[in-house]
Amino acid sequence: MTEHAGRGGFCCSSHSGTENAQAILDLAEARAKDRNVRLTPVRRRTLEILLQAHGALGAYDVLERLAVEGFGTQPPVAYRALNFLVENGMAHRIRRLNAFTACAHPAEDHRAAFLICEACDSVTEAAAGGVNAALNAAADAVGFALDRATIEAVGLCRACQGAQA
Amino acid sequence: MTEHAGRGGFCCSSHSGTENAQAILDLAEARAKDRNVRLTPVRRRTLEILLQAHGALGAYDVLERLAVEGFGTQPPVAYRALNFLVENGMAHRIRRLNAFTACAHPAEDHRAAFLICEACDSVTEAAAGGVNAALNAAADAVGFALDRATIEAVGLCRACQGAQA
DNA sequence: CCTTGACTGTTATGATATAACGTTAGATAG
DNA sequence: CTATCTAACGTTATATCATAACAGTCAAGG
Repeated sequence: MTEHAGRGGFCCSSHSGTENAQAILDLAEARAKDRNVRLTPVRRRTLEILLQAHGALGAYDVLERLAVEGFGTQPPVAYRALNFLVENGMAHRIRRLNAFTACAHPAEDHRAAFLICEACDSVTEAAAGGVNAALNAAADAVGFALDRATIEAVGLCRACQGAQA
Repeated sequence: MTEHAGRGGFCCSSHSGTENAQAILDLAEARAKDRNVRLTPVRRRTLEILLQAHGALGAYDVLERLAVEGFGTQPPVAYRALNFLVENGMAHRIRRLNAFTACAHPAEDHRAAFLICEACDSVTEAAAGGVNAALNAAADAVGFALDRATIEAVGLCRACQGAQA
């Protein structure tokens, strides 16, 4: 993985590119104010980069872009900004890809599920209400106090199913 | 993470240590025969190590033990054995911990959910039937062909809830 | 002004994972 | 039984992902 413009060429879902980007940034801004945290330039720019990427980006991909724009050049710069975004519900970490993606629905304080396409690496954020309910039930059954969860599904997105020859 | 004997001191669940280990190994053996794959010495020993560990182990932890016993000393040795076990349903990869754990119920061709305790790092394999049903529904809703999923919940196991002072 | 605390950037290093290649050993065809 | 083929093993080397620790910056409040 030495040169790629991001994992996820297509996006099968709702947050298609730049059109919603401004709205999401505004929501992030508002949320920051609510929570009394600061959406500083690096953090904001990092979120923009994720929004533009339109797919999951590795921390080093983000870093590369930040560096070009005059922000810091070393890994912690990217990791700190990304962790901030994740902690504040503005982005998600996709562990299977060692990557990050902007949250498509920052308004809801949801627990999301991700659908990762094996063919094109696109990541779709899916409604996870039912999944979380079921998970809560399973946790309750064994007396586990659930805090948060990572739900990542792997398969083929609609677009790539057609392309399967 | 330079010296530890494994992540997961306690185990809140069913596969408590060595008692079931033999049964699980037997199942693995049978499964290997079924699938026409070979449970070679390294692979078998790797599974035993996971079973003994009674919690998730990192690849390098496994490697260390294999090396001591005269198997290879380099990372691919561990990764290959672990990947084999995962691919054949004999172990699971816990991405949040960058670790692996023996499958507690190798007979069923299930998709498992994991409950990871933040306090003691124990990993419990939970029944995930309902969760998977819900996930399938969510995937269907957007036309995503789901192959497999990673479901990892973070919280406090029953034992550690009491210990919260 | 001066302290304080959050933020940024850096150096350095740690931790996880895989590519590529030669060798070994188990299976199979002759 | 032997030649051959392939899966598996072990190695070297390197890629990739992530964090610890510390120094400089800057805005807010005393």
